[in-house]
Amino acid sequence: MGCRSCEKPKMNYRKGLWSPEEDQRLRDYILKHGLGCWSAVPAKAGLQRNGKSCRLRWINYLRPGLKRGMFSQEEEDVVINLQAKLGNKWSQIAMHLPGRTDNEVKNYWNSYLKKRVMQAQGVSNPKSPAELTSMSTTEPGMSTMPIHHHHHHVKNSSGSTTTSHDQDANISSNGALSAPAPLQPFDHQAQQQPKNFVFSDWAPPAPESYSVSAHWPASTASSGNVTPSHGGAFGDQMSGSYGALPTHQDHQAGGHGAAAGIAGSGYFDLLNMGDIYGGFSSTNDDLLF
DNA sequence: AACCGCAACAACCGCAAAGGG
DNA sequence: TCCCTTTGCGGTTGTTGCGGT
Repeated sequence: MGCRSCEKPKMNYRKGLWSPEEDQRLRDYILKHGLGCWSAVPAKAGLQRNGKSCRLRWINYLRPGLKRGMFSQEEEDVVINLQAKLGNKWSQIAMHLPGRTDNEVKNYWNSYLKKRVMQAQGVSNPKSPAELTSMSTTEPGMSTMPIHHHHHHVKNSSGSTTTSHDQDANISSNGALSAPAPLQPFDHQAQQQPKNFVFSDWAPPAPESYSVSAHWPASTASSGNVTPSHGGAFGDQMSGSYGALPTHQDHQAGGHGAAAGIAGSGYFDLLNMGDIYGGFSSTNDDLLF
């Protein structure tokens, strides 16, 4: 793993939220050169970040195949089930959830599912998470847990649910998890548009199936930047989408705005993606196309 | 209208494993 | 075999927006 050729001089790395320009630089670099030595990426890509940060940014937000938005019923069940079996092995759990990152799974668990499971354990007779899970999985409507009382009314729900069930079939190869049950309607279904679009969303369904303004701050959505007219290189689209975001909303744009930009402006040139995929080394690179 | 608390999520930090020299 | 560096992972923190008061 050591990569002495990648050594770089010590420098003051930037921290905090990624700017659109940084995202673009990183993306451009990876798309052009593929994945290699992360520690060399910042210098070569012209970023004042450390390799670790670049890697994280790529894996969690920029890499192709990511699925954003709310977790489906099936995904929830998988997380609960696997968490019960594996513990906090987020990377392993994420492997069973195509398009989801370990960070996303972890966040989802910590911010929502954990409470739900604990609440269920507290309210009813204490059950093991596995028991809870099996109930939830086999009989969603009968679960002791309040199904999908999602708190996604907040920003992430502004765009809605991911409706990406098409990616959920045959999750496990070892039989631990069978094919997902037929889709169950749930409370937040009213919000059907995928929340965020990242690389996985370059392909159809058609952009008109969602509303850009649904997942953008109103001020941004109305700024005219959400639908870049460039239509050219991906980078252009990105910069266009990030564009004139008001200060503190840049943060959201870092992950979400980019997605909106892509989705709202057409689709990325997939020409070279095969090469890119070939270089992926992340544990949960279940890339989907 | 202002303030406060909560929820969600992005990102950082530290540690351990992996691998090359 | 040891040392050093990179990578990967999990825990934690920080920031932001929303809803309630």
